[in-house]
Amino acid sequence: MATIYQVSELAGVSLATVSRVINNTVPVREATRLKVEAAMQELGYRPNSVAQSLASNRSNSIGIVVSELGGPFYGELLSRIENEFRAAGKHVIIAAGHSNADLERDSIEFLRSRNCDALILHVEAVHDAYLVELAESGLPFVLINRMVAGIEERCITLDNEQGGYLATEYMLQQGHRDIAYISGPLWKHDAQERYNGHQKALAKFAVCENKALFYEGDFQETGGVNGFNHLREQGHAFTALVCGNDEMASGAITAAHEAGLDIPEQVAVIGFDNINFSHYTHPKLTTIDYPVAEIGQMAARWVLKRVYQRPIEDLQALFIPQLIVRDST
Amino acid sequence: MATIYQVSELAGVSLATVSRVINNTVPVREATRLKVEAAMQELGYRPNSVAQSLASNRSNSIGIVVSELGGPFYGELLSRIENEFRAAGKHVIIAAGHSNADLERDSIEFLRSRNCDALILHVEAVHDAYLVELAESGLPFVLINRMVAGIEERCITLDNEQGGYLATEYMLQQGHRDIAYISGPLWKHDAQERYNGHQKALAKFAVCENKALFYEGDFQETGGVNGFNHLREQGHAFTALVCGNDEMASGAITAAHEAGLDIPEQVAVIGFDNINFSHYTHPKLTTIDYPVAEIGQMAARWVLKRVYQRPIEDLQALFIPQLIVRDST
DNA sequence: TTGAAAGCGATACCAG
DNA sequence: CTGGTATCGCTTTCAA
Repeated sequence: MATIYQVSELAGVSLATVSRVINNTVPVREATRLKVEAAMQELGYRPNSVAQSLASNRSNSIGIVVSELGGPFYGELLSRIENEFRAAGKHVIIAAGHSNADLERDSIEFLRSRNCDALILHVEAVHDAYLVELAESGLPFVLINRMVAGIEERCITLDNEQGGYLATEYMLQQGHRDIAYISGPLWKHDAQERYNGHQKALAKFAVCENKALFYEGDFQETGGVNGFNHLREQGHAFTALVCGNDEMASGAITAAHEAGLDIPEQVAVIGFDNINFSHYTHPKLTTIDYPVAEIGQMAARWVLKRVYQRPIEDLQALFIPQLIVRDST
Repeated sequence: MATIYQVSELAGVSLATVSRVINNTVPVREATRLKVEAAMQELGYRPNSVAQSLASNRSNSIGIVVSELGGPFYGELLSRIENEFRAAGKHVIIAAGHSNADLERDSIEFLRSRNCDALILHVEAVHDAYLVELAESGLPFVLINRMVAGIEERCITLDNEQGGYLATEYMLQQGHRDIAYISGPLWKHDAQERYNGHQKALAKFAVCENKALFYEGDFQETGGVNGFNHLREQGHAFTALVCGNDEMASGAITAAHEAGLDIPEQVAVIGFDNINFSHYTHPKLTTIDYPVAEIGQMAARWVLKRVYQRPIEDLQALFIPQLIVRDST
């Protein structure tokens, strides 16, 4: 691979000049530029990004931590982020945190040791204090789907509580009063917030929450199955079921089918997230839309603006969820 | 951030020695090592990976190109690859090729300019010749799900034809004779191979293929919907439907429901890939298992062995698909 | 507008 | 086992 030095020799200019045409930072005389470009062409020169990083103290890489690489939710998030950065000539380094505090911290350290210019974090387990410290350490990062006091300006979130509210409100408006709820793990902020929204809606409609109609799931399909069966065993009848996310709703629907129940006639079901295949279920799932693509894009833009000084205007920090009515309610 | 030089000063040793304890390459006297480690500790030293890369000519990063970042298939693939490399202290840089030749080439160039030590490619559109050239250029890479003549030793594939055969064979064994087929885009190698398998099975059972029972889809859910409707409009009755992948099978099932057909009583459906949520469908989807996790792992190990000289024994290049019977047949 | 030269923070070879 | 030093390929003052 040709080096900048060889290019400069061939073009008969100095090494510094070649650097200038590469980065087109300060003006270069047209004739010179052409000579250099011709030389680069001839040698098939491509800058060594590692050397560039070392000299400029910028790696042009952004680290991303998500809970899982798989799954429809993260897939879409990553996809959007990669797209945005790719267009800007940056690249992403991805690590999984597996919703585990140690792994999340590991991932962050790992990416940091990789000299990432910035991080985009979707972490659930690490403590707020750790994140605040991290911010103080000078590392630029944005936080997705989590609001942490003290570093609000780095948080991009969905109003999960509002989403939870919408879901249950809809059920109430449809006339349901016996509404079961399968939440995500309550130690996760979003799961708790969605559940809070549920309770708020019940209160608004003066419906008492019945603890027998609550089940704490795991945000996975099996959680929906187990939750549904558990709720049925409690003996308290319910005509509607609100789930903390689509995966669990899907599991609940499967369990309902197996119990011989009709959806939505006997039990109406609503999910949360509007993941890609929430219409694969039968019947198609009513849900709350989580604008994951927009949020991913916004996170990327945050970095572009704050870290790379790109002129970006519309930075939005709070997103509002929306009800998507399909056939399961 | 402390540099290796500061550590060497504090420890009272040479810069070279510090490097030695970091990489523990050649032996270092215990006392010296301890001094150095203490110094590193005190300064909170962490090696600058960019400088390491420049000096050692190794970036410890592996580039990956997949068609899409989202979706259950790629999610699982990436997840497994990341895991494997993470454990080895390497990191992955991911780019999307979107099944488009130009974008795929761009992605490869992009990753290459990032000085990746190796590439793992799941590319569908670029021509074989390009890949052969790429190999000749000296860039180490493995190819997933594609067999290219001339660089066989870099290919890790599933026997797609065998999978296609298995699917149709199963339908035939169940007594079906009017079997419709919805393929993926036939310009994609795997789509074509799966279809070949289908034809082989028909031939084996001496069943004539009926062109009215074939539809070329897009590997997406909508392709399944459209394909199913198209096939029905042809007027040729069929009691079984073989799909080129699970997404299309899922779409076909939805379309069948809408047409008021019972599955599997009136139409038996089988997919291909066994993606995570193929049991979200109702009824649960019978399919052909694509061992995506194993293949991802194998690709990572290939790199670990060939590029980083890790002692790895069992490199497997060809994987055999397996029939998974569920409720849709 | 261009050139010369000093780093950036490590690795690795060559002596000792 | 340890130290000195050239080197990796590029960016970035500082002068001219």
